[in-house]
Amino acid sequence: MPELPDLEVFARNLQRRLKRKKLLDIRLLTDAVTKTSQKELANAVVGASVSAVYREGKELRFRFSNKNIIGIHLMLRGKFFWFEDKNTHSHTLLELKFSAGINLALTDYQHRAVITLNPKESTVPDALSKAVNEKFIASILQSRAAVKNILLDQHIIRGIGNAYADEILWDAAMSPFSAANQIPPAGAKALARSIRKVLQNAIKQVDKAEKGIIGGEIRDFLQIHNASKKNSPSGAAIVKKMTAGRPTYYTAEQQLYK
DNA sequence: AGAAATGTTGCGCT
DNA sequence: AAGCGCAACATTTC
Repeated sequence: MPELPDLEVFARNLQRRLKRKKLLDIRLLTDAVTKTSQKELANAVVGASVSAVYREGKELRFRFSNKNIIGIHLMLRGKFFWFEDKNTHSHTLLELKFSAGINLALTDYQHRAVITLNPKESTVPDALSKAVNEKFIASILQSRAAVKNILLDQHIIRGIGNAYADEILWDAAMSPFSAANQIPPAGAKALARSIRKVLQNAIKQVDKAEKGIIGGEIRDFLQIHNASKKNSPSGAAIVKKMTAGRPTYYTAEQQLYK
């Protein structure tokens, strides 16, 4: 599943091909997760052209010239594919046909990807927004929850997933299991810095790895959350711990605040 | 071949 | 009683 950096690059690549293209047809397959009907969707966007494709948290948004927006959350297994005349991709949930013969399919074999017409604005800051500064981070560390769980909670800060939470916490030299309210001010500062640094760098890496990418995920360059690596860049052994069915990778270089 | 992985929701346990 | 783990979703990928 793609995380924030992948999604950010997908949005840029989708926008590059779709901007100013007119939507000719939209087809919503019956097993798609949505509160919107095929008819409502078509009424809202067919005939309009794409004004922007962008990312908000882990959701991609297609904004049209008439201000209507289609939000797509890929969840675990959602994927985009370009197709020509005929869409041959299995588990298709949504088909979008644009001018100039450009067509886009959304697939998800788990049928969990969520399609939303005009998603409502959120007050929760995106991980890469300016609002995520030292002060904001300090303010969300006011509980005894493990710091990793706070980073992952989309109601607190949007966009960080399991893999990048591990990368960020290693970069900030802080154990994922630290009690948030035991982290000193310097830790909050380090965390704010690492969030930006790790995610921005990953966006560059993903973009470089595959030009025009709109699906899948690129994770070979991850330094800690990476099953093929035994040691951190500075040589410490990487430990893998399963919790809630998901792996956390970390090293003894990371300070545990308890 | 069998395990691992990925996000979210909602539930039950402590 | 806040915070955690777990199950479910279901197929692909290693």
